[in-house]
Amino acid sequence: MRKFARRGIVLNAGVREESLCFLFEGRLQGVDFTIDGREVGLYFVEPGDFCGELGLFDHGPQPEYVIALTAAVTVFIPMEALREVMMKQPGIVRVLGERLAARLRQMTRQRSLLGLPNISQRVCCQLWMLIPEDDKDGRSGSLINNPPTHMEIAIMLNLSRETVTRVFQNLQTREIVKRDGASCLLITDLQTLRELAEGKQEL
Amino acid sequence: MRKFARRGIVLNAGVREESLCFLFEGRLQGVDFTIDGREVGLYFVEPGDFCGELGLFDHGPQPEYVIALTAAVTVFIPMEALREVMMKQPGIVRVLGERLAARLRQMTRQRSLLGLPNISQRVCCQLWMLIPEDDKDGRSGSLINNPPTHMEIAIMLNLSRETVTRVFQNLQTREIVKRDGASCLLITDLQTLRELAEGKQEL
DNA sequence: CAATGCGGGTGATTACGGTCACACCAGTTC
DNA sequence: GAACTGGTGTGACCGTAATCACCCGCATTG
Repeated sequence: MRKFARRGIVLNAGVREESLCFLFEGRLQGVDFTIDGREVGLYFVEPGDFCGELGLFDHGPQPEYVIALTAAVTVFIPMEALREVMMKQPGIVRVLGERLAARLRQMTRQRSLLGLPNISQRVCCQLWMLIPEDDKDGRSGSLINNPPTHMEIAIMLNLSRETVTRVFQNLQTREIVKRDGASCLLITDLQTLRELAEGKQEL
Repeated sequence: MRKFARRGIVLNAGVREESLCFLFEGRLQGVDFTIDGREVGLYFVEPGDFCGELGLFDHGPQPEYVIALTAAVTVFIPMEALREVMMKQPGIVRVLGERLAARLRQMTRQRSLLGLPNISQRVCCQLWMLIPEDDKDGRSGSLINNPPTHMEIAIMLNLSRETVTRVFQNLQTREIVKRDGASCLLITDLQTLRELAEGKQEL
């Protein structure tokens, strides 16, 4: 078990991380850097997910950094042990395979997001993906705890921090979202957010 | 075994493709569509690769279309049979897992590309990735057969077709690449292309 | 307490790539 | 040979998001 402070480096890029990281609490972000040093956001990791599992399959190095966006509680599982269990227990292989497949689907969706020409829609989609599944069809609002900063969202969407801020300003004045202190984001109008994300409404 | 003409749909998005597609000849492209109907290019498939393997792991639907960019020769392998073999032969699982991992790495690299603020660099990187590994360190040029069209490159890079054309024009006048008929692209100056891709040189 | 740093908010300016509108050319197809 | 079609080449124009330069407020730190 390992705890991380905000900004802590959970997994290092380039090295062969010999363990898999299971997230209990908090939020992580997979990030890469372009040749010229820009940060690129790849995916978010939510509690219950794990990351760093790539090496399990191909023995290669961890391709990207994983950073703690909030204080985080993780469990590290040594790969060697896991590989042995994988041999014996086909169920484990299945779960890990599914996980890998899920990540691929997630990255595909994220990539499609970047194709959207309308910037507000992009932000709304990303916001929508941050909402817990259970809340999505609910009538009442949803609460996102310790939401990513504007910057962290920006790098996910190939936008500048300022642009994300402006979209959020917009969403706030239209009372679709609401800040509740520093570490809480309240989605008050799920319905409208969804329609913005789907492009049925313009911001 | 199945053959496809240029533009043929190899795999359909949304449906549960119950087979895996192994590519012998030609080039395929994974494409998705944004909510507003724009094409988004996800990856290229080169001979020797396969695609459509996601369902093997999670029984989910194929997330994206796969299109034949050139006339293509493929072999379809029914998943059911493959799953059975997987159970018995752990070697097969390993190979498929590695394949999945490789695709994830590929998509990560591709995503990083999109972070590049310099458009020419983006195109050059993409071009560089199209060059066969064996040619990359060679002194002599490299030949890309049936290269993707400008449009097909554009959707990979979130650019417009015109922008890609302009970059290519630039590369041609600087004699870094050369068209050889309609279906051949000759990379004459590998060294410079590499430096452009790495950002060590401006176009 | 001051000092510092980080995250958010905002205006002015501007470069740059998208869009549109063409023209051109080489294959096909009839 | 005419008529199409798909891919490429190019100019003009324009909108928009990046950039830069600030501000504020809050939490943390010594």
